[in-house]
Amino acid sequence: MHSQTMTVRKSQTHPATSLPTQSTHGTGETIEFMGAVMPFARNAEIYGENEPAEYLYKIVSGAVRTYRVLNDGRRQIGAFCLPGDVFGLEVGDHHSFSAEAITDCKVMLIKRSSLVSLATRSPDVARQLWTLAATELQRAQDHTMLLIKTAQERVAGFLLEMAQRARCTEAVELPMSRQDIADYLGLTIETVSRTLTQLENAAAIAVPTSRRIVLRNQAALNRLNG
Amino acid sequence: MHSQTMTVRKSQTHPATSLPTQSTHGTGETIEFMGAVMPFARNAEIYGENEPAEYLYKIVSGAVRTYRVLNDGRRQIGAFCLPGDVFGLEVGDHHSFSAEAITDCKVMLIKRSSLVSLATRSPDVARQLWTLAATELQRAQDHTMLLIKTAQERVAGFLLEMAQRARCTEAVELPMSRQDIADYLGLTIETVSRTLTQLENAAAIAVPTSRRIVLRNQAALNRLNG
DNA sequence: CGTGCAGTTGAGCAAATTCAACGCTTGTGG
DNA sequence: CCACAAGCGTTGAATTTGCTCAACTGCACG
Repeated sequence: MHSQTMTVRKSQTHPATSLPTQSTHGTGETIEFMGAVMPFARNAEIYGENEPAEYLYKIVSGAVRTYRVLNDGRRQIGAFCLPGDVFGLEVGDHHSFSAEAITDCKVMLIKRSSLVSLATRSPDVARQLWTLAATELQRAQDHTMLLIKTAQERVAGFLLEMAQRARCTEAVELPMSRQDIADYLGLTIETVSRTLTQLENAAAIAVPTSRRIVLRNQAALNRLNG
Repeated sequence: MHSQTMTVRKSQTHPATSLPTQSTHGTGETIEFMGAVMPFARNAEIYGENEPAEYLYKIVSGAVRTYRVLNDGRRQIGAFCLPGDVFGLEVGDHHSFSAEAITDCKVMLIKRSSLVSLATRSPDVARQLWTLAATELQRAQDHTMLLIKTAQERVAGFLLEMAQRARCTEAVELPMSRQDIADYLGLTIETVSRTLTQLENAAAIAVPTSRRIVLRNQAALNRLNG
């Protein structure tokens, strides 16, 4: 129940650094084309809890974790973000989570203020913004359902979720460490590790390397998922 | 780990039943005035998981629980809704939770379709809708943080949350049963009960009646909250 | 007065955590 | 190129936490 956090260096306070793929105007305008892409190194902080929420973030490549830390050091990961995912959306004007790069990654930064003002003029953008929040809500609710289950169910559920998001029923390549998984599932690294070997012994999965999990019996995993 | 569900009777498939407080037109239009109020009896189902999401619901009086049931019967309560709260908001067009009246209550029904179409014309309504989803997201995330804590922390956190929502630091009148609390916190009724007596023995709270909790030492509760 | 429901309490048990040791890989400096 | 330290993951043993099962209380309602 400790959970370490080891942010490396904050790659400066991101003023749009590269590739100004600026907004396309016209009818079909969408969130996609309003930002600048910026690279982050593995373990770099993208933003911190309580910092002003100036941007919205969309992952181009790599993976990101969002998390909160309790006052005694326990860390809860709120979401793993993969290419195409948007994160950093907030109700108020401050971030309620921190975000770090799990791997080296490229992230598109979208100015919140311009998006909001655009939304008042374009019902289409407003709808996209709403869909984003609602989808995020869905994910948070599903995450909640994970946390009431047994260790086996959580791990099985996690693997299935990852496989689904990677659109690959065969195997998953996990970008994150056991500690990250544990902090996402509300377990310890030891329990995650033990549970994976249990699933392996039960012939539900195979673990050729620690970051690669082959889903050998998806039906069994679904059964375990609760 | 059983969690009973005992829906009484579904009070018909709600076609706007009473008080047609119809929409006010003009500049300051808001979600508030677009619905009809409808009463529900204690334990009545308001809507079920997977039913089409035709309405948005705003509580006028009483309390409501939203929940999901896992295939083995475990129930997870997603939220307790109190007067002023809105629930039933969905990403897709079907409900992903069920909703039941905890106590006899009055709920305002707002047609989703009219709200959505209004949102495309009124940026103000669109913003309200977005805020609603984002606030709900916030709540779900806070709920997630509860579920990684110890039993004491969950119960303490729950009591503080309830006190805050009732805007009363003195005491809380709980509308829901121990089973509801347990299913919200991911614990058993026995653990909830035991934890309450522990907190009572520690002089953090007093429990004059089982539904009424006096917060005797809020600082201690905050300390326990993690 | 009995029945049923909600809540509490106790004893034993199962699951997950804690603490500790160990193996494997990786990267670094001599 | 090798030696060694550091990080990550796995495994084992002891402990703790919360769950299961069961009995029991208080209260409301017929």
